[in-house]
Amino acid sequence: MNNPCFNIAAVERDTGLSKDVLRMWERRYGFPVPERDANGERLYPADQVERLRLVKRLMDQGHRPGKLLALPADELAGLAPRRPRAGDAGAPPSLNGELGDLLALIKQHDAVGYQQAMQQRLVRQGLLGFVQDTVAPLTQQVGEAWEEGRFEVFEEHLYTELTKRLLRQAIATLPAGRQGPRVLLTSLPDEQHVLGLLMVETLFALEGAECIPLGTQMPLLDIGSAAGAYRADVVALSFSSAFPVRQIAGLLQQLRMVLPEDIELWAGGGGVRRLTPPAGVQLLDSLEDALDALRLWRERHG
Amino acid sequence: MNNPCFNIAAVERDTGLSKDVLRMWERRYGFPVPERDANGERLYPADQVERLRLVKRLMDQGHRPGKLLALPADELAGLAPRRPRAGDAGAPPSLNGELGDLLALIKQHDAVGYQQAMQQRLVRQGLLGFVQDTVAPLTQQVGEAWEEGRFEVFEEHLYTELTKRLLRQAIATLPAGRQGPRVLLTSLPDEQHVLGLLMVETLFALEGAECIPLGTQMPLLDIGSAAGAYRADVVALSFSSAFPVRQIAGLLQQLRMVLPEDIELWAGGGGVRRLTPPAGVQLLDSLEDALDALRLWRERHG
DNA sequence: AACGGACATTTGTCCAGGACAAAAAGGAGT
DNA sequence: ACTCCTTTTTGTCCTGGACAAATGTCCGTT
Repeated sequence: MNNPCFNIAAVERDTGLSKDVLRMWERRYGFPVPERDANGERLYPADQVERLRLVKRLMDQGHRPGKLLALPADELAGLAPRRPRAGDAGAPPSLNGELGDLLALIKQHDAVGYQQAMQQRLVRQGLLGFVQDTVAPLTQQVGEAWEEGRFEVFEEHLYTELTKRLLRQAIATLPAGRQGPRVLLTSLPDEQHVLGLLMVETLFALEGAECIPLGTQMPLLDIGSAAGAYRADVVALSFSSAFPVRQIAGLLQQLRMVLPEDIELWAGGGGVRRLTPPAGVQLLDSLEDALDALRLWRERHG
Repeated sequence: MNNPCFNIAAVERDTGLSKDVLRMWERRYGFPVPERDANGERLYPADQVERLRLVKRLMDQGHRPGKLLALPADELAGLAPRRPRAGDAGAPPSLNGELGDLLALIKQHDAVGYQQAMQQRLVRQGLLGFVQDTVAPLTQQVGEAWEEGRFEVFEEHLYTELTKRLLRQAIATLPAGRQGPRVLLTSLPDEQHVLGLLMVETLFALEGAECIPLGTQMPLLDIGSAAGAYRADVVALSFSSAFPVRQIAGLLQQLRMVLPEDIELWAGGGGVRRLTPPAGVQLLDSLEDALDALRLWRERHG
């Protein structure tokens, strides 16, 4: 039989919904209703998993689970984003012109063409302009396209992977920074998005700052040890908009307590928008903010 | 007060021990014994979290939790690996010579020196030799060093990040493969180690195969869609030795059912050693195996 | 009509304690 | 040394209850 079933752990992995939430929804809303194996353990058929993933995506757009799960099976499909995303306000997602072309290349799975087009833009705009005017808005649009279902997961992955390569390649061509602050760049354990970190690293490296890229998912306590071991002046964290916003303030506060006081803590990314910064933490709302922070640091430290 | 406490979710994130396990250990072994907040919820002091992380590392070396948790607080420190790692058999971890020098550079946090030394080796050995004789054994040794506590988490992260960059840079210099099979390279949702995938991608790209790198953590069902969308001939997965071995067989079987039959499924990495391959899945025990598999595929498909 | 605060509902996470199966260890026999 | 069987260990899953933080709703004020 060709009807694969998933146990609750597999569904948690594939949907991002915790076991607790899955059981609670079943209890409260009557969906999902998995079958049970001989041992009474839940077995989710593939179609329920598929629907759960759709529900999850709609929730990330601002819909509420109570409504979605009460809805009949078929109505879910044609549901639009409910909460305007940050950035929508001024400019509706304009797929006009060049950015749209780049997205189309990804959508056609033309990796080679995409890389060539991006290389061209890099040469034309210069690295600074490339990051600010191409990579940043493009990443934003890919995020939105994914939330609205216009991009598949694997298309977003391909975009991320190819763009990571471009940025890392560009960083490698820069001379090793020797003058600025030593900036330790990383993210906390549940945050795996690295593009934001790479963009900031590119800008900082362009300015001649000394960047220490530790990748993503560093445990809190290890960030503390790392900051000491590398004698960092600044720890810069990235939170994507997918990161659970409510946890951020607490995490930053905990990290602040772990870090020596003379090491600054900067946090940026889509997740920190509209956040009240905990004491001793500096929020970077944009790439420009990040550059400003770097320059201010240099002024302070003569 | 400077004694940060962690709730159970934070401890799960930082130790990798699930909430269920944390509660079960408390019930069974009497450790950890967190404090409680006003609401009766667990609050783990930093020192207990630290000890939990040590216990976790020793468990990964083959010790059993029952023994470790019964041990008095101080004896844990001086505990050696109990189970010989795969690969130890023939050659004890020889830190002799050049590999040792490279490790030392990481240990001194000398990113620039490490990158220069690696670039030199790359030029000297050629890309194929570099991957097989430098990157692969070095990664193995970093893994062992980390398990034995000779490497900190952030040192392993730095090694990974820098080495990823080297490999991606090298791949970018290769012409886009046009002849071989289209190989989709990725890993499943709980597997975030990407170095193995990059090594294989390098070798495949050298052979002229067409690689589609999707990064890590692709949900099972999306791999199925991606394989169709990219018209892949082969899906290649990587499981590091940190991946829970018991789940691998089941996962591969599920993925096999999701994939069209004419798409081959290859699985490699430290996690698949000593695994009985499920029907329709090809295991790659080493980088050489991977190259053999590629060549065999080409013979089969004329 | 816009704003702000009080109240109600929704929703995720945590808790306790029970059960069971897969993995590992130990032992016996070849 | 190796295989087969039994016992112990250990992780994951289950139910059902509780609660607080987030969110929505309503109402009065400016």
